[in-house]
Amino acid sequence: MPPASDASSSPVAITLPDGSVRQYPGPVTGAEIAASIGPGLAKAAVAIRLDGGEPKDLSRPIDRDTRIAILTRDAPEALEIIRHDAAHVMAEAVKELYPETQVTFGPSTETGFYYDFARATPFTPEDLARIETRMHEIVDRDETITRAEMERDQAAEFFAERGEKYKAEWIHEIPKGEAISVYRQGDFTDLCVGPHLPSTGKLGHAFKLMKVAGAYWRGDARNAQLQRVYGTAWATEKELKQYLFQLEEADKRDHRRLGRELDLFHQQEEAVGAVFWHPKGWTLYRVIEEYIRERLKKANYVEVKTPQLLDRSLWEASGHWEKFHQHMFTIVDEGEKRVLAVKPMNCPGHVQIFRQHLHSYRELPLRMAEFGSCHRNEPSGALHGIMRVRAFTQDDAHIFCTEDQVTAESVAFCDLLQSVYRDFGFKDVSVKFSDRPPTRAGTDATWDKAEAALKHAVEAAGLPYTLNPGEGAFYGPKLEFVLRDALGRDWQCGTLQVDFVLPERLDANYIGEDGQRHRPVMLHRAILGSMERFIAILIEEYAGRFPLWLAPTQAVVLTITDEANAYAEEVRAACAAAGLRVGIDLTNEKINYKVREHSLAKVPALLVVGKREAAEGLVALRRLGGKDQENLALGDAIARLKQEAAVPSHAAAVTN
RNA sequence: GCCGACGUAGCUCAGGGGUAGAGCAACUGAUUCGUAAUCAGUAGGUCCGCGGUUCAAAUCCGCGCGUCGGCACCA
Repeated sequence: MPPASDASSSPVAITLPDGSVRQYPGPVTGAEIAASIGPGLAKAAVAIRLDGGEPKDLSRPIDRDTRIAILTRDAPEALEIIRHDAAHVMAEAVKELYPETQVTFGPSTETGFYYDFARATPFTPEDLARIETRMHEIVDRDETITRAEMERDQAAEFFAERGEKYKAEWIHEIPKGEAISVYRQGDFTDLCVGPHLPSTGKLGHAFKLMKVAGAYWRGDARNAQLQRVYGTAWATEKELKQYLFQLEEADKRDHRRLGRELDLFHQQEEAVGAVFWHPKGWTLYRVIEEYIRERLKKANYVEVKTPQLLDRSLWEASGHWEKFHQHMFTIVDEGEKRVLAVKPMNCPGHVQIFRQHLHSYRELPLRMAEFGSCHRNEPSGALHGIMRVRAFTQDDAHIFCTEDQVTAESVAFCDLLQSVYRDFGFKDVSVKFSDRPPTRAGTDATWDKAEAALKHAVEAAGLPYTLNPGEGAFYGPKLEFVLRDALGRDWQCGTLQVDFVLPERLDANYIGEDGQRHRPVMLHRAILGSMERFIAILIEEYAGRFPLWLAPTQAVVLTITDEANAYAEEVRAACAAAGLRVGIDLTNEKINYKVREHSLAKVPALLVVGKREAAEGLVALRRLGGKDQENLALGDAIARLKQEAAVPSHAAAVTN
């Protein structure tokens, strides 16, 4: 239907993505353009893009010549709108069912949406089921969604009158001059920038409420706690099903489940936030530690070990006491009247070693590494399996260098880190650049210098990064290298921090070319971050099926009857002599049972021997997950496994 | 730390005011077997802890502790 043109309007020319141009007598909406192209498009349309900009509502009038694209349900951008609408439909359902509830914020997320509600009584799982049912009803009602703009005061009054004090408060935060828009669907009106679907029916039914959790108003723990209801939403039922299936699969890779099933480690109430490493887990740990040690050695690091307990005065000097003493474990030495802190990090200790000599600029950069065992009294709610613990070990190092060396050292570190991640099989790592936090040590001039140096370094390393404003350490800006777990949660592993502050506070010096004392710069850096966390991520990445070089047990020799026992022992001994981590299973069970047992234990290679193999000096090699086996001479089998089990850094040429 | 859910055998879970249950695992015995579960038997419990209600509590109530999911925190 062509729009009615009024006297003041002039014709509008709309260019479609295929280059064709359509003329309209006056202002026209996206919905009208879609309808004029065809009823199919009108039905599928969810939003419109003007001049390649952000998606807008289909109901917005367009009064000038422009290029447009009609976004349909299957467009990637449409999903975000669908999810955002799901949040609004949920809010409408909640307001209908529990009118005393106040609404606050409800954005889309990576897999769905949430909405934060203020309500005195908590939502129960039964409430969630009721809300979800009502949401489906609202979709079936197919309520028209309309956008309107309001004056600031008028909008504030509107929401205040309805008892929505959070919304009213927020309106005052919106920058002056910015339009204040509200969206209406049925009896529900929400303050929102949009865009939204034309009607609730367009949302469809591919959504599900997942969980309810606490969340603070405006993300600040000092504010009221709201109830956040999470949901997932998709364009199609099939995608929803697929997502729910993926969640189940991810749960099977959870490091806590696999840690128990594979007998790698355990945790218990008497040592909250700490790890009991079992023999297999500790084997994995040591393989990784040894690998890193080799890499660092080749990159010209030296390794040190510093004390677990250090006097409070040292932490005061470094500035950690002021900022973190509540999270430090302390010990009062009654006899000496001293307060000692269990080290939460290694840098002050490393500076003490540095200070024991007078260093020449010729000795820099000095790269000092430590597998530093640290304790931090993390808040109970932060603990998470072995990913977030109170007792952990960092693959830590501090590079003492001159200002001129910062870039080259940073680039070398970024290369080393990427090479290490590649060896472990991680391909996509995201990098965040965190700049000065609100509370910090050091002058603004120092921060300007440190941030510029780090930015220059990350760019020189050729790494794409996103900005993470205000999230730097108190003594310097940092790069964070982030890996993702099986459930899609991001965990910081590697880090690189430029620090001009601690050398000053802890009085580290070197003698320059000019014969004068100078402050070194400290680069704080870790690749794996926490050994515990990194191992957890590895477990999930591989779902417990480690590559041969990492597998705690690389092979097990299985006998078919006890007549092969002596030969099996010979095979085991030969494997062990070749440096393989090998076990043997002489139990009186059927071969089917043994294969199943060791397959479930995710042993990568099974060497089956019976009478035939014993007679001919063979083994039947069966690989984890394989359907069949291969008969090989014992020596060939060992040579093959040994080659595959080589630690990557030892096999490949290393440049760092 | 905050909000919510949960805590029963080594594991996965059922039971829900009146004698503590299953499968798998463990142990014992038999079976000598050719690539993802051989058969039979035995044993196994502070139902997270402490209080309370009750003739009677694993079960209901309160308080702790822990775990899980978020939020906040993360040198």
